[in-house]
Amino acid sequence: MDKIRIILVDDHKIFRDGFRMLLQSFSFVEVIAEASNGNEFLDLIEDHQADIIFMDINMPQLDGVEASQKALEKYPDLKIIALTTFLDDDYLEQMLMAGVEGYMLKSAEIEEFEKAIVKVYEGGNYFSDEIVSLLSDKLNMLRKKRKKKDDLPEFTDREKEVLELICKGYGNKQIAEATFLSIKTIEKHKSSLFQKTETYNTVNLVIYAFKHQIIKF
Amino acid sequence: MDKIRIILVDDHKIFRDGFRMLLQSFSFVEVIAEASNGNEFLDLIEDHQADIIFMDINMPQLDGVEASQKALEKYPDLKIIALTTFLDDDYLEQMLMAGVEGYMLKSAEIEEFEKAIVKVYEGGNYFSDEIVSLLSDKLNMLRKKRKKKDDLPEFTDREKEVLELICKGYGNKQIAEATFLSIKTIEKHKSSLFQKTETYNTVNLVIYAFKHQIIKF
DNA sequence: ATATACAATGGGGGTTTCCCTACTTCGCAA
DNA sequence: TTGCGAAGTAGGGAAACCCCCATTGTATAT
Repeated sequence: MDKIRIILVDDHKIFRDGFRMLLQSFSFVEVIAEASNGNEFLDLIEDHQADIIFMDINMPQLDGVEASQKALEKYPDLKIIALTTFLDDDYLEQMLMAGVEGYMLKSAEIEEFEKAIVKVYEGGNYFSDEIVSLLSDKLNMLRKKRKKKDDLPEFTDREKEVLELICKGYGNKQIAEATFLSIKTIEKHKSSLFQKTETYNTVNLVIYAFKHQIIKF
Repeated sequence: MDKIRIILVDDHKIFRDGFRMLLQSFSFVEVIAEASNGNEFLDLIEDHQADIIFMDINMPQLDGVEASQKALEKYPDLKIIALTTFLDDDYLEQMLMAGVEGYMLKSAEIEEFEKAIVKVYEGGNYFSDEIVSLLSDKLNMLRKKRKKKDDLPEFTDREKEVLELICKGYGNKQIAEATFLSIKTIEKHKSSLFQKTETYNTVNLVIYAFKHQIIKF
């Protein structure tokens, strides 16, 4: 059986050495290359066909986020597992959006790495428990923020209807035609919306609606 | 040591019976009540002080999503672990946004339930691996969608500047003042933006910008 | 039963803002 | 040097916005 080919990207040689040893204690993996920053890595992947990349996030020159983005743009099938020393949640979202297949703490147990490699190699994902907790905390934060902002004014049915059409890009005339009402009435509903939302023109109203998630994209 | 008090909410009596047996094989937990749908549950929590709720999602009358939302509105400190038979991703987001502390498959291993109870009781979160994978897949979907839409037109510096101000809710006059240009010039840049984005007025342009994520909220 | 309140509808008339067409200038590249 | 695109300007018509007003229906309070 072919070994799983792995590339390590981390700016600390000592870590790479230690991690390589650890990985090679697994009979089924082979570290085929190493890079000490994002640029080096981008050069590397031109010549090396890897199955999995272990990618540090904090690196000089080109960090893990950008390196991953660029690499995945060129080779969308690359499987990247992000590595981080501590729970730096600033990068978490960015890395996830870049499209990494895994996210782990460097301090993870040996068994965790084994599990992660197998899972990702088979097309799955792997995230450390700590990462999952962090993500869920973020979701909770979002939820609470939204709750707070939920001091939204109450709209009448007509107002909601008009607001929706506004957010579809309709002008007063078109809204009037769509609702079989007169332009004047539409104007009235709009100015009620302005008052309730403390906005003063259509553009601001639309921005308000998007920010408060009244409208779904 | 006090036992961890648990409430089960599921519309299948057989499942509740089985699950209660399973849970009570852990010496540190106690099932203090059961409900067969969301409404029953909402009545229950008025009289019972529970540490953790195991909440089924698909239920008659009032489903797990709404029940959780309502319960958490009244008692924000409730800890809810969502249970699902299969990977019905339609509800995943809703449940997470409702603010559950955990999300598991009913088919999980006994050890998983033990781990989940302890973690959640201690203020953490627990998500089955399958759930985490699903979430990550969703993120990847999002990413890919965004990539596709990236056939964005190119804007000149001025246009970008103007667009940003527009999306802050500035009118032509205010943009002119902010950029030290004449209103007429701003109008010109705007009409260029209209052409490039195939929109025909400011409102549509703003909608375009938000949809294509040119602007960050 | 009679106010009071407000959602919903619509009109007159006015000011402001938006947006299109047409024209000029400037810089840069073929 | 000529052509092209970015940047800037002008005038005029269309749309948006505002204030005042009036009518109808449906609640809720007195």
